[in-house]
This record gives sequence, structure tokens and C-alpha cells, in this order.
Amino acid sequence: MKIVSWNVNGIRAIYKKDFTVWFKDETADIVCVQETKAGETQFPKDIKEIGGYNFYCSSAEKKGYSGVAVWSKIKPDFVNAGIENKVLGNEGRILRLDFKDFILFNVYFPNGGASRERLKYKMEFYDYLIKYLKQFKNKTVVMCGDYNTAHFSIDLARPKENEKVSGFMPEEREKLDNLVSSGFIDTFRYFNKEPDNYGGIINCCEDQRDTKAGRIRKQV
DNA sequence: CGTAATACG
Repeated sequence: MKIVSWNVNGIRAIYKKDFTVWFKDETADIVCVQETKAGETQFPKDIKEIGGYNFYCSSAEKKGYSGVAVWSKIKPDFVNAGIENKVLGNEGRILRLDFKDFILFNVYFPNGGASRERLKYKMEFYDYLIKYLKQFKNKTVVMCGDYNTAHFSIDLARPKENEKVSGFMPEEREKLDNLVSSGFIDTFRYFNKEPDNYGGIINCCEDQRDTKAGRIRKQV
């Protein structure tokens, strides 16, 4: 199975830049995107109706902000697009898709850099999701997305200069420690332990390619 | 500076 994760920074922008052309040659079973910046009705029809895939999205109440979407070849047994609402309001940051053999989460974790309030929100978001995930401890969970946190020094440029900057603060990194303690594996670092490599293609099968392509900063 | 609405990353 191949799962792709991509922070697109505007689904309508990448649509203009031939997203559907890229998708046509993409062999992924599941494609997850973050920062769609569009309500469900704002997604181009071509994007919602890509051949052979089921489409799901979660959008923020605030127009043109945040949002995640998933395309899946396999139809999930269950989809939830609002699990963060109770505690955190609706910023369209989490999509849960349940399949027979595993549960997929596509998550756009908040950026905490704008203010103390947003850092607090980010920490609460992590806490809420980590707690929510505990119910699946006897199941297979794949959580991809934009974590907005670098776990270790190797995971960002200039770690020393960024120790007090949101994205690499000790208390943020601790949340990723918690995820690892509860059994999650950083799949990129599992296969690629090279410095100056922040993302790209991971192939977990016999053809284990490493690549410097992508360079998706802070994306785990 | 890019995206999409005038804020956010």
C-alpha cells in the first residue's frame, strides 16, 4: 500500500498548477493533503471526482483557512471529519478513515508561532489527539500530515537557534516523545537517518529508495 | 513571499 502526504498550501492554487495531471500519474492508494484552504463547495469538481478514488474533506469554519482532504481507492468503513470540534472548535484539521486493517488519520497540527494563544491551542490539540488515540492501542494506526513540530535536531536546520521558536520548543517535542512512547514510529526517520533530509519518498517494500526530493520541512 | 481573504504560515 502506498500513502502520500502533502501540505498543498491552497487546493485551488495547486489545481491551477495541474494537480489533477500529477494525480493521474500517481499510483498511491491514499493521498492526504493539508492546508486546502477551501470549504467543501469551493473544491473544484475535477478534484472531488478523481477517477477510482473516494474523496473526503474537513474544512474550517473560517473561510480560506486550514482544512484537510483525503482520496482513497479503498472505500473506508467509517469516516469522521469532526473529532476535534468538542474541545478545539472546528478548524478542519483532522480526518479519520477506518479501514478493515488499519485506521488512518490525516492531521494538520496547528502552527504555534503566531501568538502565545496559538501555542497553547497547539499544545491542547496535541493533548486532545494523543488522548483520543489511546482507544486504538490494540489496533494499527497510521497518522500522516503536517505535525508542525521537528522532533530532533536532525529534523530541522539550525536547531540551536530554534530552541525557543515554536516548532522546536522542548514542550512541543515532548508531545512527539509521547506519540513514540505510545507506539508510533516516525516512518521517514525509520528509513532515512541522513542529516539535511526532511522528507520525501519512503518506500517500505523491497525497493528501499532514499531521496532528497521533497524537502518537506517539519512534515513527519 | 504565496495563498486566499485582509490573516496566516
